[in-house]
Amino acid sequence: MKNPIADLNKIFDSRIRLGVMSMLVVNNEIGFNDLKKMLELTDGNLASHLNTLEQAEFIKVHKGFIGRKTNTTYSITPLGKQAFKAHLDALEKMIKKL
Amino acid sequence: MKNPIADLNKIFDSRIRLGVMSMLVVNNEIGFNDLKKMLELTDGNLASHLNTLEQAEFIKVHKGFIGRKTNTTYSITPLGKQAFKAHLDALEKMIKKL
DNA sequence: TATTTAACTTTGAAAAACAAAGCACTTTTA
DNA sequence: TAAAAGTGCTTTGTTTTTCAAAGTTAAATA
Repeated sequence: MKNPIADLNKIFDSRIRLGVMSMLVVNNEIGFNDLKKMLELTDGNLASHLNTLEQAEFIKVHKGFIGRKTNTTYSITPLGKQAFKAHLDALEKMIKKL
Repeated sequence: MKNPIADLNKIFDSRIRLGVMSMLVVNNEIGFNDLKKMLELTDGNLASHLNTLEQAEFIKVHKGFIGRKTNTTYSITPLGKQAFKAHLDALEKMIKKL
């Protein structure tokens, strides 16, 4: 038998980052405010988790405008998609014995 | 849409506690040392996570002997089984849209 | 002009994770 | 028989992570 948790990605230990990724897998672009409302977070908290995901190059930011008002949206990268899938596979393998 | 992470159990945010539970779901009794080796943890770290799970009444301790040598094992409780299952269901629901 | 909204950054506090050491006891080994 | 090693912790202290709150810049709205 081998260590069942070794293949889990540390970045996805956080429920919030997990939530962000799960939303971005199905919506190819989501705004900062939508994420904030959906996950019920403060600005700072969300921003810092998004930053962690961005550092890992799992998500990408798009700074745009609606009229002349700033509008920031996020999308998942190919690397992010792959890492998230690998994490889910590891999770599944861990519990499939059930 | 509703908050996708609201139904995740905070206790299972930890990869280690997740690993312990996943092992206890399939083996109805596991020793301290087996858990330690399998999850590659220090004594103190494992003991404290086991303590968290015990406080939540998700696992139960059995202090016994092998011959006259102490032997401590752990097993999952019905409550633990239920909570773990609920967590997995929440996880699945979160990512099933995929 | 004053307030509000967007999307942060910074600050600081609280919580969690973790390794290392200590401990009481027993068994094994030299 | 003395020393070493194993079991299963607890304690201590450090590092890491998480978060909320406040501050910020710029634009929109009342």
